Amino acid sequence: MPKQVDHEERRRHLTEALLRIASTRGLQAVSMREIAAEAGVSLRVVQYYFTNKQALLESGLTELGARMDRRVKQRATAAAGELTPRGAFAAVLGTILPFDEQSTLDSMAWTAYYTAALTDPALAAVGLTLPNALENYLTVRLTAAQQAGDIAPDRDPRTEVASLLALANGLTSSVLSGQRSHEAATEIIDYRLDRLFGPATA
Amino acid sequence: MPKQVDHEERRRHLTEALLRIASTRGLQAVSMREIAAEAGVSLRVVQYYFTNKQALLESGLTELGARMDRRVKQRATAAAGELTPRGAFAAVLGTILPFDEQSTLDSMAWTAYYTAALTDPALAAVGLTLPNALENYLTVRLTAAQQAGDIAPDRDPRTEVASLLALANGLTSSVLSGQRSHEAATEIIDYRLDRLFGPATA
DNA sequence: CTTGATAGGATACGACTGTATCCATTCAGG
DNA sequence: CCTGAATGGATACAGTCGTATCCTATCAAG
Repeated sequence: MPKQVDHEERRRHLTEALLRIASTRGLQAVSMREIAAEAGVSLRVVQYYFTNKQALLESGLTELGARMDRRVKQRATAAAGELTPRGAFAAVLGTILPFDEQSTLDSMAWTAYYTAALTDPALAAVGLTLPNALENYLTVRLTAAQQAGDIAPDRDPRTEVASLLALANGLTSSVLSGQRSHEAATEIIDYRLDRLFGPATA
Repeated sequence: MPKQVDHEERRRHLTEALLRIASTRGLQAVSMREIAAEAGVSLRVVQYYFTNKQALLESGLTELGARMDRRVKQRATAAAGELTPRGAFAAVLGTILPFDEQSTLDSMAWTAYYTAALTDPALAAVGLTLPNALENYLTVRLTAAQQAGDIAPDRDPRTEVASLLALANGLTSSVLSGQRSHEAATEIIDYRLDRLFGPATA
């Protein structure tokens, strides 16, 4: 056999090129040829490693989800040792918001995919996995916190979580469109968490 | 002069066809020829009444904003006579959520436009007018309510409004993607309004 | 009745799309 | 050394895109 190339690594390289285009120029600017140019390879190579444009697009969405997942875990463990319930929420919600250049780009791409998924069932299936997983995780977490007495007993954990996640998504949109700064969005999240858990503990 | 046609009415007809396509098949499915087919006219007619595809797209966004505006005012006056501050918020936020077939379609189109605006400054300029107007209106309203003693003095009106609007947007996304029902979203809004204004008055 | 602006059908243009094919190069296994 | 699978460059194909052009009706004004 010839050259022997790492297919996995090749595909990741192309997927990253795809996401770079999607996040800066939108998903409608993504074409096979554009990806090839962005990745510095020929059109044939893109075709060689992905059977379809559809496969390429799904790979992009999967990668985006993986990045988000990685970031959440990184933030969670960076807050060394055991987290307070509030700390866990601040970490997860803070990770959803665009907080640096890379996460801003990823959020843009995520938004593009989200919109595309509304009229493309194949993408919807891939794209809803992560949001649902997050909602479930946080609900379990908040229910436990309530039993431990960290939040008032009259709160409904599932509703609170749904509310906080929807808020984070809405804030992300407004940050991306320049309506609000990252700091302003973070303050709003903190403000909400204060009213759920009580003021942050030192 | 010949046939003498109502240009305004012609343009609205085409704009509505555009929005029908955008809301069911996405903005990327919108082409001059598709609009012509949807409106039941020839390609030439579409070109005749709009100089550009860009002009057509901007017209669609403007129409979408006008519809939303109409709906808010309709809801507000439907709640006959003077509204309680909470009633005004419930009306505006309830109008943002997709609550019937038409508003669901419009929300889909709105989402598509929002995403497109992230990589198209011309659309961004048109698209941010309404959200900003809403935020300002509600902030004025809530500040007055606070001075009247309707909400606790330690609340920050601007933050509360931003928070509620972001929440409504986030909930809209989750309703459109089928993660949540309209009823569930409405409950979440009510839940938040309860915690801001106190339980709904009979 | 003639004229000329208004309105629109038909068609063409060049650019770009995803996909397919043809062909050359590379190099591990026999 | 040689053979054949792995890799990828070059090019072609049939569509679709936005836009432009050509040409023909229509009908109010003179």
